[in-house]
Amino acid sequence: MIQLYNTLTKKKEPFKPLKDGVAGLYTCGPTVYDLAHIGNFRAYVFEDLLHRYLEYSGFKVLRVMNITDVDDKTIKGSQAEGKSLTEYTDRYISAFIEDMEQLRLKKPDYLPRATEHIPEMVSIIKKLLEKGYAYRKDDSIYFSISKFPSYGKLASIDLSEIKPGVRVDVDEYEKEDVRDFALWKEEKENVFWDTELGRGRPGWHIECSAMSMKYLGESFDIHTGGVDNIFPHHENEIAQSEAATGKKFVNYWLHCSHLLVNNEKMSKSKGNFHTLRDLLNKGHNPIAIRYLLLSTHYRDPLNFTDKSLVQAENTVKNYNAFYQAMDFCKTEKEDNSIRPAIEKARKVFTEGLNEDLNISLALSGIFNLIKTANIALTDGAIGVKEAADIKSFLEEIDSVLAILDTEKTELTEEERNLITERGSARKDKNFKKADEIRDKLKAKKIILEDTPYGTRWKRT
RNA sequence: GGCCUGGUAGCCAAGUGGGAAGGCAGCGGUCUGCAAAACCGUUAUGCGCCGGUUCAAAUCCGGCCCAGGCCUCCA
Repeated sequence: MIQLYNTLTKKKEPFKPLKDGVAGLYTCGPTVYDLAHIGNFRAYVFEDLLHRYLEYSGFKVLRVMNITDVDDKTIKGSQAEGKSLTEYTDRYISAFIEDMEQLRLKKPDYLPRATEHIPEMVSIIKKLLEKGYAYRKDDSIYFSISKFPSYGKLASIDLSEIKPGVRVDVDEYEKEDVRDFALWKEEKENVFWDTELGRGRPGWHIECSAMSMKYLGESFDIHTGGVDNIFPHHENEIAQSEAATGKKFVNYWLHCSHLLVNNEKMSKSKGNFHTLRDLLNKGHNPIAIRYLLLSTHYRDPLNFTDKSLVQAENTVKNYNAFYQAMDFCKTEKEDNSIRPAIEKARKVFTEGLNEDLNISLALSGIFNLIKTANIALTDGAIGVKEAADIKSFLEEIDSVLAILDTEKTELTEEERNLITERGSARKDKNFKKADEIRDKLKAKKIILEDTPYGTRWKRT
């Protein structure tokens, strides 16, 4: 049974979906006004782990990730470049999808764009107006939080504690109560939809309610995002959705902590702002970045440093080297320690992840297996069959971790010949020639290792 | 000011009352023609600080210090 920490109840709860065997998952996606940075990707990697582990555990996952393609920043950006909103956001949407692929993030079943769901938003807003939860002011429409008594529950905010006086109305719209939020904004900036509500554009929060309920139903299982979304975004989503439907909106709210860079919040002014592309251009391995973002528990702050990235790179390299080494176990010998070690690893892996995605514990199980196997390997005691068992286990859990290099890169005829040639040279004690060949292959990114059981190769 | 996280070895990090997991890096050794990989040994009498509860505390309680977040449409 998977336990998940629920922000709504402030405790871990066993995960029970509304529909047996199916998990409805809504994960807040990007606002496409710029390239996503690694802080954003921390959230997406966490969501990917959740998605993959639910599937590993036997659930069918139905997942939605929204694309916010209309808001102040996208409008401003597109107008600054003299482009249409679509033209402007398309570029960042494709960049985002490419980045997701680099990090091996599973594609959600639906990636809906806000601009393609205006009618659904209008319909919710109409309902809120009818029920008296919303009001018009000029040509904008606001949600009245005073009508929704449980407002503040998710974020544990006591409304009387919010000091309206210090707030500036950044949107320059008039509201009855400054704490109310916009459902619909009157026409400005020449970006508008002509609807039954009048000309205008949707507020931010309403899109998530509209798109999640469209694809997952009025009530669904899990909603995730970064901690900074708790208030006001998710609080507002709950208010408007539940007010409109009269039903419980979401059962489990999961939030991941922020990523820090050198112990500081990432920000453009501090110059510690990394996009995925910056890091890849510097030659960093996307899988190591994935591992780094994955390997710290999602509710703990993650401090991103150059050193931690190097550590992740080494770990991923060693992990894959072990996986590849299994191909060179050719003996028929058997070691009785392997099968129980695999079972133990699987047990620790699932027990760890069941406990609110305790990835550190889960990984420790895997590394202990590798240790046991390496000891057996040193004795030459891993046979063909056991090596295959280990490989298939690593492939099995890679459906969750996605850090394995499984592509079968065979050697070319020429490369094979070079290795044979070097073998003969070594036999003849012609080490100069042997080393030359080794260097030559190294230049082609093939590393040779001479083990007691023959020469083994791997690609880097 | 209110609410909420986190502080465990050089670095990352698990661990909610009774043996301080795991990863990365380092050092010494084994193996090797030399390497590489792997293995063996080594690296916190102590878990931010001070008190308290208990036979027993990283773990519970109180206070304090440090870092970060939210309280204005940031993952």
